[in-house]
Amino acid sequence: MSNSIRIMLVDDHAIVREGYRALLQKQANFEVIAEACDGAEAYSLYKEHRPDVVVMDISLPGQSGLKAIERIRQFDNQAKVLVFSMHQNPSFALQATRAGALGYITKSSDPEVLIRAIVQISNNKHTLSADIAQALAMEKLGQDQSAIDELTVREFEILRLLLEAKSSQEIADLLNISPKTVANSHYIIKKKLGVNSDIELTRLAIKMNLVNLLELVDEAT
Amino acid sequence: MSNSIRIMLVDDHAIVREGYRALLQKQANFEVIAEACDGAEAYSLYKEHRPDVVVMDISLPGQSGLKAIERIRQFDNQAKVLVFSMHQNPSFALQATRAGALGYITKSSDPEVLIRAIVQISNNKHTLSADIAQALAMEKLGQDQSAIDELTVREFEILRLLLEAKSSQEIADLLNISPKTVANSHYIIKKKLGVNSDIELTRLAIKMNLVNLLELVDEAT
DNA sequence: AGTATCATCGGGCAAATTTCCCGATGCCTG
DNA sequence: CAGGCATCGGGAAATTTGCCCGATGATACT
Repeated sequence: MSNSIRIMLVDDHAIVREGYRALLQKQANFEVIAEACDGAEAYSLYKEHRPDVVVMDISLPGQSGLKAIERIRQFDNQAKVLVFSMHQNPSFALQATRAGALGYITKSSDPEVLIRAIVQISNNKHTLSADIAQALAMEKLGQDQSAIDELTVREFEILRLLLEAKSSQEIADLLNISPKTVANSHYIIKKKLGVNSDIELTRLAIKMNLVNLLELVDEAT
Repeated sequence: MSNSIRIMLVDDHAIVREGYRALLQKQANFEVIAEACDGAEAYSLYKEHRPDVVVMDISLPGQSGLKAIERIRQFDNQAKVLVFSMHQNPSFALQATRAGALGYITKSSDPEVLIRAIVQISNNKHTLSADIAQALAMEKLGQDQSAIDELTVREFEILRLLLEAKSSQEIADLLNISPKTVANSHYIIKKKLGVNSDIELTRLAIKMNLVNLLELVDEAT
């Protein structure tokens, strides 16, 4: 345990990587031995260098961050990965730990938190930054995706149509009901899902995969 | 012109800032004399230190970076601001230059690009990173995105906040204007973009890449 | 200097929508 | 058949939207 900690950095932004490296190198017992800019490179460099700790941003182009963790862990189930992400959402932390990460801290954390986290991780200890830990705890209490299941069939149907940016009148015509009923349902849906605006509603729907993003991106409107 | 370039960094992520600083300090003639984590701090520190160049991430929490640029430029119309953003969308670059930034480069750029850009900026030369320059050129040809560019700086700023599902009141507080003005802008934005509802607005914004989907999947609350 | 233009800010106010409550109906299911 | 729920929509107050307006200040043009 007295030797220096050999670190691999994974981040798609060269400048950011460069910055961390400078920061970490200042630490006497840290040694950055490799850098990767995407998941594939991370995997092959891991095999080549066997770093003690991998510090990884999971928002890599191509979504490959989480998958990279899985592949690395599959190759070496002792691999110690610290996810270092800008996302404050605990579900990212959840996904990351599911994929096999030992720790998750946000970029908003103080530099010392990162330093400490790396030491922790190298000793095989779990690490979450305070904000994430709190958010996760909150989520345990609060309701999650299952809110969708509170919707009745009809409400769900109306929600789908609303998300296609159809007007109350159009939906009413489609379903042979009064626009007033559509408006009422619209209200009930927002209430059940706990959102205050249609923008929030749309974002939530995207989160819950109710909207096909590919379809959305190249539609005529 | 032979003296060192005095730089102020603005970024809400402490670790990232720390990293840049380490990186820039390695440059013999660079000197990081101040750091700010939000727009308000950026403004007051600018007045205090009068740096030669401001390197700023515009995706700051709350009071956006764009407004900070405007305020700084109003205080000192010779202020040299380099925007350093993760957004590859040229609309962001356009809005930034409208707000008074001299340059715009993305975080995906090589470290040397940042270094060179800072030197360029300090000599009062415009600077765009290659990817943005190309995207902007493309946009000149295609008409597609042009609707967004009809928006004024302020409108764009408000749109950004609206898309984060903030209420009129929250935005008003953030920008120190009346909720009524926010509501009016909201209306004008929808009109300029030719949409009839907030759901349509959100979809359009996603199409135009104004919403970072990864971030969206995340998002506290 | 003088004028036109434009961005920003917000008041006013009618029209529309949202929010919430309600009752009516039909359909299951115990 | 009684009680529970899903569906449908009316009513009415509260709020928002849609569109108008004028005021201000900065910029550009002449």
